[in-house]
Amino acid sequence: MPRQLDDATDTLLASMLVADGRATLKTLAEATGLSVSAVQARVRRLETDGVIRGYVAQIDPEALGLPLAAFISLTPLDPRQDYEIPDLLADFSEIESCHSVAGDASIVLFVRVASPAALETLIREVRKRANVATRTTVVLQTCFERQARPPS
Amino acid sequence: MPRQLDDATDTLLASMLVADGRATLKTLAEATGLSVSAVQARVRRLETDGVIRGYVAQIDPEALGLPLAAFISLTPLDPRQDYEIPDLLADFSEIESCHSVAGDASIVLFVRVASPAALETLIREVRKRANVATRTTVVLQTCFERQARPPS
DNA sequence: GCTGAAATTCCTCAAAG
DNA sequence: CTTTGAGGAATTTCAGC
Repeated sequence: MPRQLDDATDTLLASMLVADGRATLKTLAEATGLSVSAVQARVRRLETDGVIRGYVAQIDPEALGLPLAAFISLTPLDPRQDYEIPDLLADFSEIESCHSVAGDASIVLFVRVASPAALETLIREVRKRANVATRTTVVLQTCFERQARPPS
Repeated sequence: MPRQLDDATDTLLASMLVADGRATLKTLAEATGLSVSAVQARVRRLETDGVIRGYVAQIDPEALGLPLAAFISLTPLDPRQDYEIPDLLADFSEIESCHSVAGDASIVLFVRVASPAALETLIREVRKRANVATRTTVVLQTCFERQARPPS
């Protein structure tokens, strides 16, 4: 159960680290008006409390050879196994996110693949593995994509 | 036009930086068997070539006060302005991603908000701003969510 | 909680092979 | 690409408030 952000200082730290995950303690200290040590202690606490889950490099999907993205909606053929589906899909590296949803489908996946052929292969394997019907929406263009930011 | 990843070493570097965006050059050097200087040059090249777009901290959305996520599908009421829609939506900080898609809708958004009431407000504003009909799918649970990784 | 300072590690750049 | 070295910068740790 993750905490809320305590105060304005933590919120500022989180904002800055979302904008630049490699911001130095010195930079953060200057922005907050605290000492480097104090900032370090706060950031450490945000990390151990799970507010900051980690730091990642954002890689261009095309450079990875994954230029094609798609949403795949899943409808279980056997509703009894509904809750097991995410576990069955965790191995597929092509799946970037897996959301259980309220709506026509039970689950919505966001996937990245190398080609239309790879998408077809993935869809078939997901159907078989999870025993689901699928409905796929191909992404034509990603207009923008960004990290959730603290609401000012 | 972003380059492909050149070789196995660049792929390994990218993988490691996706797993830990704060990995030190020394760590990367040990994993690749290269010198720190060589790794530094490679990472720099990946950055300037746009393969590495940046580094970000991943923040727990709940800690930010944004526990509710949803997909919103947009259908333009006036198809002539189709291509302008993403620009009109860029200011909404609640919108995490905006994809143009092939399917029933023209555009699919992924959004994070504080509450059902905030979701309703957002939907109304999106409709008005972009002159679209909307179809919203509420996320009940995010089973997993991860960065695209280089396919082994 | 915070500060400040010392000790350590890391980054950056250059030179030379 | 490698190694080396030097200078600066960042991180860590710890004493003290």
